[in-house]
This record gives sequence, structure tokens and C-alpha cells, in this order.
Amino acid sequence: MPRVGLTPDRVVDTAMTLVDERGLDGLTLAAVADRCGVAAPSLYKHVSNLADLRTLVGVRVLREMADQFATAVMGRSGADAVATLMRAYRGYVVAHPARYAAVPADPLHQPEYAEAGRRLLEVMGAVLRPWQLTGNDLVHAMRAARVITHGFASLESAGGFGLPQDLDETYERLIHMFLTSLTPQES
Amino acid sequence: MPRVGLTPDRVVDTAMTLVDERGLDGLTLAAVADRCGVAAPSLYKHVSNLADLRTLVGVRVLREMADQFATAVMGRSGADAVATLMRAYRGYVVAHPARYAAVPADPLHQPEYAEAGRRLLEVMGAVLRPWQLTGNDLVHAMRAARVITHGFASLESAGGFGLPQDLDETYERLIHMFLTSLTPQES
DNA sequence: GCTTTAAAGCTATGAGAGATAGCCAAGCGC
DNA sequence: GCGCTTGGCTATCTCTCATAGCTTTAAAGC
Repeated sequence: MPRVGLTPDRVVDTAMTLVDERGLDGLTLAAVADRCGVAAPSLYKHVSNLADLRTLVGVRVLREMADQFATAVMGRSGADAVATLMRAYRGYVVAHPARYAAVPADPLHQPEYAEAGRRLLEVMGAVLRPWQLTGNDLVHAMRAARVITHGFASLESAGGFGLPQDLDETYERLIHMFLTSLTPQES
Repeated sequence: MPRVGLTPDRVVDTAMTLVDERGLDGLTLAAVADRCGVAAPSLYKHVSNLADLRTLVGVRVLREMADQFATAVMGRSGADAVATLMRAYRGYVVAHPARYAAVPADPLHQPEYAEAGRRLLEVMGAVLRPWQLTGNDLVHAMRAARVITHGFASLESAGGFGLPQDLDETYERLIHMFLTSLTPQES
């Protein structure tokens, strides 16, 4: 039988499209194997198991998010940068709702995710720098931003809001709420 | 074989304790049947299937939440009532992290959950009444409250915050942030 | 108090998931 | 051209949920 030339990266690629198409629960080894034109056990030559594949997908998503957010805030600062970052967060989740569900809530606690998670955190930290928050205030501010972005994004991606109408407005109000909660020492 | 006297409610009862002990993924028909002292297929006499059981658990949880929140805010009003409700929300999730994961993000869109979901929404609406918000402002305010409570609770229950220390402080700041975002027409 | 009958158990069985063992061939390095 | 690593495969196991169909319990009705 001719080799199809699979690699871990290619497996993750098809896993990503499968997640997009069928949701996170649709990510099964049988489906991935089928999509790759290969029998299911062959996948184990490239990926340890399903949990491993899911982790690889999650890490890929987290990196994708960090990259997009970093470029989005580039050249911006102050309230503009914060708002842009928060909009970019929501934008990613709207564009890839199923992918977002693949990243765990506690990336920093899992070694595989830690690096990507830290990068994402650094973007938030950089954007908040103009406020010169002290250690404790900074922690609370970053947590607040995370609660708002994750809370809104997870609800929106799960269809948690009754009507899609005015969702932009709701999010803008949340951004404003967060910005005014920072000490009004805007850049 | 003597009958063990199962009912749908008793099945859901043991399902709830299983969710508490093993998490939402630990809820399997085999485990429930074992716990009930019955063979797995016997459960189908009381519950349509696993999805149905999961729904029943979710509805039970949502009702539990609505009940607890309603009694928590009883006799309170204004900012005190809002803060109490938000603290009760977090309190439930801290007490039963796995149960919280059983309720879907869009309860109002699923007929089985609709009634319990509406009750929970009514509590929030009642608590916001002193602010006399207009239709649009009310919608945005309730969404903001939901984003904050759900965002924080889901992150906390998933171990999403690095250190548990100061989490109370973070949440109190978020409550304050929300309250000050309402027009300062406090009761 | 006996008969009927709906309901609540059971065993047997199947489909489909993940996972492992072990075989075989492709194709690269020497 | 030879050998060995590597990436495929089939066969098989276990554990899910799920269904079919049988048996027995126990309550309702005469």
C-alpha cells in the first residue's frame, strides 16, 4: 500500500477542519483517519491517542489566538489597544466557535499549553502597561478582562444569548465598563 | 428478582451524586445502573437514553440554582440584592463545580430547560428593578451580569485562575464594576 | 382471594468508539 | 542492492450506548 505521507502536523490540520465542521465532539479518530485516507490505527504512529490529539488541537488554537491578538494590537496603545484586544478575542471566537471550545480554561496549569497561554497573557499585560498598575491591581485587572472576554465569548459561541441583535452594543458596553474600572489614568 | 423501586427521580438523584463525584464525563449509564443496584438496560424503563438523563440532571441543577438564588435575595434590594445574587451564583458553582457544567449555555432555547431558565432570569430582572432600566438598557445590564457571573464561575470551577488567593477580592471588584456601570440611581 | 395485566426487571446481542498487538511493505541510507 | 526504520495494515479487545424480547413482580379488578 502506498504511503500517504502523514505527519503529526497534517493530522492536526485535518483535526482542525473536523472540529470546525462537526464541533469538538465530532473529533473522533475514525473521522480523522477517514479524512486522511488511512485506517484508524495508523494514526497512532503520529499521535499518542485521542486525548493527545485534542491537546495538540487546543495548543494550535491557543497559538493562533495569541498571534492574531498580538498583530491586532500592534501600533495601538491605551484604551484603544485594550478595546482592540477584546474585540479581537471576540472576533476569533465568532469566526471559529468550535475551535474555542478546544482550549481548556486553565492553560497555564498544563505544561503543553503553558507557553501559548503565557504568550496570550503577555499580550494582555503589555496592553495594560500604560495604567502602571501595581502587582495586585494588575492581577485583578487581568482577571477582570479575562472574565469578561471569556464569559462573553463562551456564551456567544454557545448561542447563549437570546437574540443576536445588539450583541455588538452589549460587548462595547462591557469593554467600556472594564476601561472605566481601571484607574482613569489613561494614556 | 425483587424490584428495587426505581423512578426517574431516583435515577436522576444517583446521577447527581455521580456527577458530583466523578464529574460530568463520569456520568455513564453503567455507573448509574451499578449505583442503583440494577442492570444497565433497566434504566431505559425510566429514562429514554443518556442524553435524556443528562438533560434531566441539567434541569434539576438549573432549578436548584434558581431556588437558592431566589431565597438568597429575599428581603434585600438595590445594590445589596444584586451583590447577594452574584455571590450566590458563585457560591453554588464553588459548592458544586461539576453540576454547573451540566447546564447548557442556552437554556432558554431548549424547551426542557426553558421554564427553569426563565425563573433564573426573573430573579435577575427583579433584582434590577430599582434602577428602572428601559427595555434596551435592561437587556444589556442583564447580559453584562450574566457575562460576569458565568465567566467568573466557569473559570473558577475549571481551575482557570492561577492562584486561588484573592479570588474573593477579584469577584467583589467585578461586582462593584457592574454596579457602578448601572446608572447611579441606586435604591 | 384469584386472575389479569402493565410495568420493571433480566439476558443476549449489536454497533461504534478508543486502543493494542503484531504483521508487512515502502523507501531511505549505506 | 541490502537492510532497517517507519508507516501503513488487519485482527482483536474493551467499554460505551442502545435495542429486542423474555420473565416476573405486584397491583387492580372482579
